[in-house]
Amino acid sequence: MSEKRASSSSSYDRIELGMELRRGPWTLEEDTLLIHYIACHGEGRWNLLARCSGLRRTGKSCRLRWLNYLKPDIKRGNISPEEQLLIIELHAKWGNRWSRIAQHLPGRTDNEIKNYWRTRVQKQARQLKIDADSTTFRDAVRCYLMPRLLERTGSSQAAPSSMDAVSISAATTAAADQAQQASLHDISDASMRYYEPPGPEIRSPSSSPCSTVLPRLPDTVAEADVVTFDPFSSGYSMNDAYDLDTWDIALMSASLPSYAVSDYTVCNNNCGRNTGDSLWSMDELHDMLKKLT
DNA sequence: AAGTGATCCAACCGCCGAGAA
DNA sequence: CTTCTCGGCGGTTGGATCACT
Repeated sequence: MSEKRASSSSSYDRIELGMELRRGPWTLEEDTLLIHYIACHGEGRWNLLARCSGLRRTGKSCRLRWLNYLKPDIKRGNISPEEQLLIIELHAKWGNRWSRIAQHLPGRTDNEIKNYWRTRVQKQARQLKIDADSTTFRDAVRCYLMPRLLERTGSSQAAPSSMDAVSISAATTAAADQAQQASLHDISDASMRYYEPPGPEIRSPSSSPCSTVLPRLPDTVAEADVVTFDPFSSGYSMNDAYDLDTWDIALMSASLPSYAVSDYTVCNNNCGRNTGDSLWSMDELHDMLKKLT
């Protein structure tokens, strides 16, 4: 990674003892040092870790780097539609409690969810000239988003012609993801055979419509004739009838058929930059808002 | 090819609460 | 009770990258 933030200010801060503290982007050596230390001593006691590991970083910085980037079980790639739905619903319930929301999305960090909300969801709301936290926006999402998801997940099953591409896409990205996950686990292995940093070098470009790795259903589910999914009568209730405290992405994934992100990008025609995982088109959502108001 | 604006996201900052001294 | 340290959280920043002209 390039020296991003370090270039805007000094890479070093002087502290009282005269020891220089590094700031800015982490280097390969620092990542290696941190991973190796945690592999040997475990997480936690971050200030002690910072002092004893040889890293010239604050404990906070070490913690952040580990939790948001280096931790092996971190899921990378675009936010899946199920995750988007969960984020929207949980945000409606809890507001900006990112860490709490992140607890319901395994592998996702609070930072990532926060970034997603600010860059994607708020952008959509901004373009609609409504507040993302408003009930109007939530109603639009509830009335529009869920049926759309149903429609598209249903169509991916009902359209064999598109399934080949779907399967190939999913298989390809899944393989890439597995390779990436493997490298993440390798670097956290105490043996430290080699180190390959996670990052843009081995990530699919975020702009790629095929960069999201989508969950695959168990064969028994995928082979079912009909997958029923009613957001208003099943566990997906958008009302508070369903206890969100026990609601997590695993439940959603188990109820949904597999699908391809490419199915969604076709509707994402109003964004200057195709992020590949937007769930709604602005025109359609705008129409829905008109009906609601 | 070059310029420009939009977008993404890693990293930093400040605040707060819990627990120890 | 007060002070200090630490970990955690949410908000913000700014360089890199991308899309468009």
